[in-house]
Amino acid sequence: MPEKNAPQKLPSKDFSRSLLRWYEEAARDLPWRRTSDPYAIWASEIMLQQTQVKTVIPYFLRWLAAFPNISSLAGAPLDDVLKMWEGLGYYSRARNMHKAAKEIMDKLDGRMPRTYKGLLELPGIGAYTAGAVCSIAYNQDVPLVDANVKRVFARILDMEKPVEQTAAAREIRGAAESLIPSGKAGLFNQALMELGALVCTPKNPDCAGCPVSLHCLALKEQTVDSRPVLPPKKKTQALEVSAGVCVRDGKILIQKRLPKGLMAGLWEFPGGKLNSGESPEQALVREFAEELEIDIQCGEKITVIQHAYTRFRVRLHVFWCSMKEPAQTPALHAAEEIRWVLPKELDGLAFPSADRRLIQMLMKDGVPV
DNA sequence: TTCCGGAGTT
DNA sequence: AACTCCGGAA
Repeated sequence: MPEKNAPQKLPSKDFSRSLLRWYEEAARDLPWRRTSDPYAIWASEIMLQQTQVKTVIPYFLRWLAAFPNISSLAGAPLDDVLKMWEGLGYYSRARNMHKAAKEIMDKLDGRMPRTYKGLLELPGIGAYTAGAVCSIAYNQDVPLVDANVKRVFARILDMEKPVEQTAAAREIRGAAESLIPSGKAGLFNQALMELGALVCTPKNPDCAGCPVSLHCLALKEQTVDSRPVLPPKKKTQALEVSAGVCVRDGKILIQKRLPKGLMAGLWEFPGGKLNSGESPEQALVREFAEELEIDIQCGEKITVIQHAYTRFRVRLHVFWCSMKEPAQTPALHAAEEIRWVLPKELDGLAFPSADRRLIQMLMKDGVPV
């Protein structure tokens, strides 16, 4: 009887059997697959981060010849270690390994930690490397999720969420763990990664030659090409911005943005980004001085408007303000045009949506004379 | 030559 | 989520 509240649909046991059968034949013969020395496995996994197999092979062999064990690595001068790494890039990997080797000698009696948790404590070892050493070197039933494995499961499970999301990551880790054939985690994990590297590739996957195609939901649904789903967006940047509603004789000062760039040609309330360490009020006074060459008196805060748009999350601090010397004529530096308008005229002009929301608020609450 | 994506750690 | 920093693409 199937579990009533099974957390998800998982492939059957046959998935793992088919995968392992395929791996026996298809596995590439790589130097680090001929050893179970945790130190060598560790070194290979670190080198393989961000680096292609064919590049790593000669480095791996040289490295083991130069530093055959943890003690020799720990005892070597950092300069020699870096020299041995020369050309591999990401030199903090080498620095971290050296540091970790010294920690192992100093605090751990010269023995690699035997547990996942213990491995995580070492510099440069995260979830991936700890899982690799535990499963491949110690054959503990620990899952291993790298980019290959993520891609494989995004397709096998036909996942609609980007694999970057923590919920998706948990799901993948859960699937990877529950499919481990007891006592064979090392082979199983390597088989998953090999499948991702040789068959279930990012582009043009060889579904016809895939040993687990019968279990692949994405293949069934014909969504292989859109799995994994790409992350929703790039990283968004938080921006703190001030804007001033400058009033004179019942009219409001607005400016038209330059015809090029972001939100070109739209009208807006003058203001600008906060410099580091600056208060919203200080920024507002500075921006009016820089962009319009007028001295303002910053008044009461009207509101804070939050607005998100492509790549940015803006917090707009809005203040009432007035010119210290009402006779001043604003200069044009960051704008194409400025205008004094009655509140009711605002409706007929084009504003960015954050400013538009502010206008709605002003119309509701009224503008001081 | 610059730009952007990648894959792991923190 | 931010950071690293390389290497292939543009």
